[in-house]
Amino acid sequence: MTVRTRFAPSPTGYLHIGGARTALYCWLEARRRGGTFVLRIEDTDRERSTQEAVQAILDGMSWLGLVHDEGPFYQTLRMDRYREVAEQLLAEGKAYYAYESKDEIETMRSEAMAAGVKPRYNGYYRERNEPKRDDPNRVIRFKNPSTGSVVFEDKVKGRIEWSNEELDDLVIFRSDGFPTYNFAVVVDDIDMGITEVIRGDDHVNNTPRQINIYKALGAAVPEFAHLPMILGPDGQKLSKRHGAVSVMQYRDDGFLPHALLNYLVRLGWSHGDQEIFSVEEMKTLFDIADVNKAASRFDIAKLSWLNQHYLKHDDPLEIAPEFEWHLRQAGIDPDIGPAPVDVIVALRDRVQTLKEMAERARIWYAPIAEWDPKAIEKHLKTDTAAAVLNLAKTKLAALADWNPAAVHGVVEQVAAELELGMGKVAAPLRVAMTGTQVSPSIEHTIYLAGREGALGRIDEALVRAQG
RNA sequence: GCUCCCUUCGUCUAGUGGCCUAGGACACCGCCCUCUCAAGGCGGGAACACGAGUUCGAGUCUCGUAGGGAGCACCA
Repeated sequence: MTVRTRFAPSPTGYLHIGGARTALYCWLEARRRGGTFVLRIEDTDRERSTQEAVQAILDGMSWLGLVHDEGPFYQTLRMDRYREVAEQLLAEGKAYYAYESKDEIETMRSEAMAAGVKPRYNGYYRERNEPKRDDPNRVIRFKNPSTGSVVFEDKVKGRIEWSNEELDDLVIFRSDGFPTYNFAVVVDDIDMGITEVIRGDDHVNNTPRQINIYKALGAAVPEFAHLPMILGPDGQKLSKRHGAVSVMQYRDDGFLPHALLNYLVRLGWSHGDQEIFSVEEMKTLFDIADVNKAASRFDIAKLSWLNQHYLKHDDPLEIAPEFEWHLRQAGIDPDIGPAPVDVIVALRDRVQTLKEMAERARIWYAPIAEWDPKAIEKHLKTDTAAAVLNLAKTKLAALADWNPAAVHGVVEQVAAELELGMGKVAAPLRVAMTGTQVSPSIEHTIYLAGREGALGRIDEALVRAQG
């Protein structure tokens, strides 16, 4: 039997980090085993589901490259099917109508809590066989086995056993005529031929009752793998308080999709001491059975390190389109300055995100906005600054080819002819090019300004050197 | 309250009874390199939650304790 996994988000918000990892693991497991990855939208909660959220999830997945093979399927389009299956259960005596009001159920619940036992439905209508009648409170309940236990081998948690006495007769159809989650998932997973149910471990508690429904329906029970949670840096549940929660926020913050994928795949899973995984490697090495049981914390520092790793090692040409996107986000027009690829090469050892890179690239796409007085004082108003700037200007103007290596040659010549150390030469030029004391290597900084730009900035600096 | 789950450096993790005086990575600290800032190289501090037991031997197995989490809905 070929493997089929599914990612089944409910469209009540953006794709968050936890969901993205679940989707990644589902996708990876399907890829490694030559299976199929299905996307299903669980939108039976009409109150909270929105079309925008569906789009946000789709956008997030596509930015990460997690493409589904089938779907998206929408639960709201499958209502007839759920009804049909419920009717079948009713006909077979495996489900029944019940008529308690929500208040009555609530009372049952609080009484049970007060008595120190687990709250559960008392089964009043279970064996009554009352004929179906119209009632605003009419729901359909599943007749859960009352004895024995449910045992399953969770691929990450291991063997889990659950006594049926802990389970009650859950509602599978609400009084408003909609199926409940626990029922709809089972019907869907059966119909869609899902063989591996990979989801967050907040669902372990639902699994035993779902397994009972599978059995009542005479369907094969799939394999289950429950993923531990991803916590915030403080060990608390991930929330808006921790900054970026939406996957797309990470794009805005300047992360590469591959870096996020690499970070996520290692969060709860490992392959020996390996830290860096190409997507191809993930596809062959990832195994859901190797996932850890314990929750893990989200660490932005490590993600940043990975991001810089890819910034440094990926082909700049591949990064360029994403970088240009960030330049535009920062209000910079990539067409009126140096080639973005050249900027990437100059800055990738110095920043951790594309957002930072775009910010620092600004000096080559627009005039210097602000001159640091300290920089002028320290490096322009010196005995040698003017001589350095003048000589550099002459030599740069005469340069045959404008490239970093040639510019570097000029800087070295200036140092030699004036008998100065590199520090004395680079510093005033750096201030001239950037207005600050910090920049990439001096040859790149000059090169990226372009010949005209560089000469113009030296003139400006000369004025300030005198003033 | 009840049921289930989890527990190795600050963080992510390796570890499946002897190879562990517990390894790697991020972060941190120091040194080197150096035109600034980085990057890079080298080095350092830093963990088996606790207690019993099984065993010749336990981070690894069992039980208990503590701490954390999830669920107990006509929400997914």
